Amino acid sequence: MRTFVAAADAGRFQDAATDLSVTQQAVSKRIAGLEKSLGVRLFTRTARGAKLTVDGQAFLPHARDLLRAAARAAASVRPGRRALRVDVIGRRLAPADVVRDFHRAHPGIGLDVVTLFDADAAVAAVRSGDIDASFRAVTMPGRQLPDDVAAVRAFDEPVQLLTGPAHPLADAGAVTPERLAGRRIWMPGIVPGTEWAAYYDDLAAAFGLTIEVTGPDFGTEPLLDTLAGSDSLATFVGEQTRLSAPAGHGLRRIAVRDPAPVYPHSLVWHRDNPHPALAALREHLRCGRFAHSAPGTWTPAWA
Amino acid sequence: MRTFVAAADAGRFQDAATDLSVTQQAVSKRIAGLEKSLGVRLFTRTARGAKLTVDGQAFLPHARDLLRAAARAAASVRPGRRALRVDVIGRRLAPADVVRDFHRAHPGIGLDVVTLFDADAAVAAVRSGDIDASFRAVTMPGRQLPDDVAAVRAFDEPVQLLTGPAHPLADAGAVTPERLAGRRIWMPGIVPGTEWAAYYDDLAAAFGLTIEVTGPDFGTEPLLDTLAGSDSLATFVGEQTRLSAPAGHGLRRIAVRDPAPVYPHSLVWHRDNPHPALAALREHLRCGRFAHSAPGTWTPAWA
DNA sequence: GCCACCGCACAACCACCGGTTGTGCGGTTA
DNA sequence: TAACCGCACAACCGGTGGTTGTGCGGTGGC
Repeated sequence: MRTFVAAADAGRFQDAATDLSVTQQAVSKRIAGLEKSLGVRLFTRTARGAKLTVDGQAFLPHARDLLRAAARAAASVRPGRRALRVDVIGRRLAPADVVRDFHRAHPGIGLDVVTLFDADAAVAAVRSGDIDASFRAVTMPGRQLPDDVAAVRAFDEPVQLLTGPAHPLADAGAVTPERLAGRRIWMPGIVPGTEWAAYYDDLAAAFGLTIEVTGPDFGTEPLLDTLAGSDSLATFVGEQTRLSAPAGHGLRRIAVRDPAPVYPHSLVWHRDNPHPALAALREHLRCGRFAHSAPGTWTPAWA
Repeated sequence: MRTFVAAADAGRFQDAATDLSVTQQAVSKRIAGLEKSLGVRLFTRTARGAKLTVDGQAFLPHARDLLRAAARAAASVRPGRRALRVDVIGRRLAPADVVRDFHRAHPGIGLDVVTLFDADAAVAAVRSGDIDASFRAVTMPGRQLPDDVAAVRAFDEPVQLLTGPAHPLADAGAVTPERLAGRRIWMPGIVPGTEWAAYYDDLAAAFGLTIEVTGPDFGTEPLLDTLAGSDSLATFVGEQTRLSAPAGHGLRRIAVRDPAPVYPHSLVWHRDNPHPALAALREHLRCGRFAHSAPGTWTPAWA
């Protein structure tokens, strides 16, 4: 591809060869090979050089696109000046939407989204410079952030109840946390010690809920299946969380109000990170349309 | 790249190897080579397979982009279902703007822009299927379109006068064609027999202008230089034509009115071409914002 | 807790890809 | 008409990239 673009720009295989520091014969063989693999002629050979055919003209911008993509790919892992690398807890959860929104607002800023194993790995990666920022609720109790790591409350996401169609609350427009006392809230896969566990522990304690974290996590699909077929099980889910096929299961999302529990997503970054896009991201969060904690909402005391 | 994406998707080099019909050792060597050339580790090897590192996660979408670009490039020259291929007479002239505008209106439609040697080559390419459409003024006298080729008047582009700052008309807001009688209109590079020659011949005859087509064509740069330094030379230029550096030369564009000569760009295509995007392009031209001939404009009788 | 198994890496080997030099041919130019 | 320019073909050869064979470490069953 590089040889093709060079030859198209130079107009002569000879000049392209000197540009690429190879012989003219090598360029000729490369172009011939490319033409053979594509099945079309890309150049018309003349006595004064080589001119693009119609196919070659159509191919050229795509070849340039490919070289640009290759350059971007190489730059994405080059230490030093590279795209902003942000860790989100899951591609279908609210932080991913925030990053998408940021990308729409600043299309020119290169952005790479990754997902680390847990909050500890995220903080370590932020400290080491492997990533530039992370959306993790690292404000949970017992966790002390290192001095060189900063965190701000980024945005609050309301928590909703998810039930099957046969659940007693399925047709309730909204419920209060108190009405959930005594009901079975089932949240398999919550790993003890993580920020999620701390949040739901506090939520349960505050309103007298009983949250079952028992049972192995078989993934979201079986969870939703079980939920859809049960008349007593319910689970909590973030308002912006996209489920795989909510309509197919007949699942219901029920708002929780008075007070509305919100999950405090926060942004973590390294104080010394000079990446200009990091400042833009923080500014975007500060001025964005994302709801911050308001009257009538509930968050854990440590938030 | 393909191996990297396959390994990332499969989560195991072994499975990726079977997908690619090579041995596990080959995949291992390919990944190792890619990692060496990039200078970073892309996978963490575990006993149960290989998981992406942070760098690998960041690299993956770029690798997918690259493969998509490669697929698009290959498709651009594959006979059969491919992007709409349109011939424009020059990337800086009005037809190119029309194509750009069409692309903005229909971002999903693949589009390849090429420039053929002359109108004859364009018609031949349209007949052979090498291109799907061409913006050429093939309505000139003496040229008979084949039966299987259709053409419509696509849009009219006003013709302007281009002069240096010392020209007597430099500060005129607009001129009539009659006022140009006797002045030197210099248009080198107009090849006799082409549609441009026919147009300006008719224009000269209609208003008694004297158009000099003498002199070799050294390209637009020397033309603009000569024009900028002359107090008697002027040339015609399309209203939408982008010049290389008009401000740097102090050149003036002067509208021509009462009547305003307009150049009749037309679209040529093959009657049997079933490409759906071709219909979209024709519809775009029919309903677009491009001025068609209006009262007070002049076109050749054959237009 | 031991052992079998699974998956990746390293070593040796080899075919072929892709580079080089040398040469021929067609077309343009003086 | 002859010299020149630029690309293609031929022969040659080194290195890349594939294969088979094997070792090693971590996981999971019994």
